[in-house]
Amino acid sequence: MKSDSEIDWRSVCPISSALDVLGDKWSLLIIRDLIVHGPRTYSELLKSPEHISTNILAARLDLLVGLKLIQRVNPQASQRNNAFQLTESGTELRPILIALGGWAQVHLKHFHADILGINTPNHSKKSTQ
Amino acid sequence: MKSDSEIDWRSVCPISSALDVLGDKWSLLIIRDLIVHGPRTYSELLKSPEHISTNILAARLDLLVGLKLIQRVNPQASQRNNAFQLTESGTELRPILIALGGWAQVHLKHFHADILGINTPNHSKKSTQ
DNA sequence: CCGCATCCGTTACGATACTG
DNA sequence: CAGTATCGTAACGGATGCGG
Repeated sequence: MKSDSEIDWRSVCPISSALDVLGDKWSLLIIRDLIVHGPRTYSELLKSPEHISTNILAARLDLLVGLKLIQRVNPQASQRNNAFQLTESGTELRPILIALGGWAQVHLKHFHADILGINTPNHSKKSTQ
Repeated sequence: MKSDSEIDWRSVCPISSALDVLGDKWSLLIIRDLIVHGPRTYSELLKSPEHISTNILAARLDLLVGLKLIQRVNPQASQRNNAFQLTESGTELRPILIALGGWAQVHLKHFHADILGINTPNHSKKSTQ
């Protein structure tokens, strides 16, 4: 019932507009999962260590689909086991997320001792999300 | 009374950690203003076209100061007319914000017709925030 | 005036239970 | 498995007040 992509754009500034879409606690994390793992189902996304709740995940997926940052792997098929993947728009956020992660490793480690460091091993598998 | 930088880190992932700090509607917008204009006072920040409210601005400034992304220009002086500026940590978000703006210009223009385009003039002054 | 703090209504989020 | 319904909590947003 909520397949609307109604965003209220706060201004014409591109940075502000990007944040109107992505400036919340979850959207970029979903995109991160799709960047790291490739296509992922609803239940796989739920298993990420940050523990998004089911209603929020469903709402964000709707929004990101509406904005064409992600899409179903098989648009015609049933929703069951039908993973989500990045569109080209979504994929192009990859360098930005990488940069954001690099920034955090350098500038947040003093406030978050356990943050994964630059040379922490196993950086692209399940245990290091 | 709220000078606490208590963040609850959702995971050890650097990207997630960056979003624990910056993943809200306002923090990166404040940082954008300081990148674009240089040092800015509380009331100048209030005048940005996205219209943050006073209590939210005060809370976010506290948080960003606590995380050392911004600081007062003159730490000893009174708060009156004492602008905020970026620290080095904050300044290093600049390329990320630029990239985010570039991404938005390309990938959101279909959803937000009025978004400032790449060759929109007057891109660094007051009227184009 | 400027830099907030407080109050309070509204909206977003979050956990859990439940349904097709 | 992929969500929706419900309901409590936290964040936001506007108005206003108050000290310096």
